Amino acid sequence: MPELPEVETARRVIEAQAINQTIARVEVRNEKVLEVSPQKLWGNLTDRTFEAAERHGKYIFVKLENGRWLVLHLGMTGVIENYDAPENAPDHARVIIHFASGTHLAFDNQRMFGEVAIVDAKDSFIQEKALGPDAFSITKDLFRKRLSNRRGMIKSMLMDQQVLAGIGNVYSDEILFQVRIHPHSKVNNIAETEHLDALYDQMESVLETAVNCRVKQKPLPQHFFIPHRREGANCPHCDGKIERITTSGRNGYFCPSCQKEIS
DNA sequence: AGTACCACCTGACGGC
DNA sequence: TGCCGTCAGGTGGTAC
Repeated sequence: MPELPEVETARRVIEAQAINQTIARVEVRNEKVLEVSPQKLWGNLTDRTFEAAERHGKYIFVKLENGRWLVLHLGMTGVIENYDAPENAPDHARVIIHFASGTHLAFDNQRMFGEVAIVDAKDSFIQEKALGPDAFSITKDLFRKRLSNRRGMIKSMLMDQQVLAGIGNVYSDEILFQVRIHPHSKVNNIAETEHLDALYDQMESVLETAVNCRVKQKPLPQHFFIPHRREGANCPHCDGKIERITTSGRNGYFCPSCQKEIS
């Protein structure tokens, strides 16, 4: 489920396990995830170390000694795994970084919608993709500005990486449930009201809680929507039935008795 | 500008 | 047990 909390978890795995370790070899098991030639990947990594791991939205940027960046995107099914014994490589490891110390870092990606690239500058990459500010570090003022002069449905906007980066289908459902807003509510009916403050507060609260749970590998809290996120399940707040709803062709879920459309 | 839909690719799952 | 349709959390492009 790689949205901001899961990507942040992956970033911390890299930070804890891979920084300052000498890279002995980079193994490419499937080139489909590469947005860079294998030769360029090898040339930039082999015999060098990673200096830092950063994140913007759903992208991870690993800083290289030469000032360039290794860019990782997990796609729909990506996960970063650190392991010691070579036979413990995950099933869908597409790229594996073998460190001189004997540990390994796998870019596992079943459906291969993920992406591995090398870029010269992190900022220009973010600019080219036109990514909005990171959802976990955006200020309330900037959030308000990003929402102003927008029409459309609030769920679509939360998922739009060019408005703010990091939230996808699942966490947009969670945030809108926690703030008790119907996913099809119009942004302009929220932007100039007290709902905006509540939306921002819930967004930050949901993301912080989810990051903590994911990092510690603990289950999400009882009041969270995600564990109940399927048609006909019981709402964790009112015990009503959760319904499915389509937004721009994506299937989302909500509680019709808790989440009323704002008009 | 906003929305719907398709494509990318692999695998899991439920129904028959 | 096996076949088949459906669905899946990502982004990007198209057409309306």
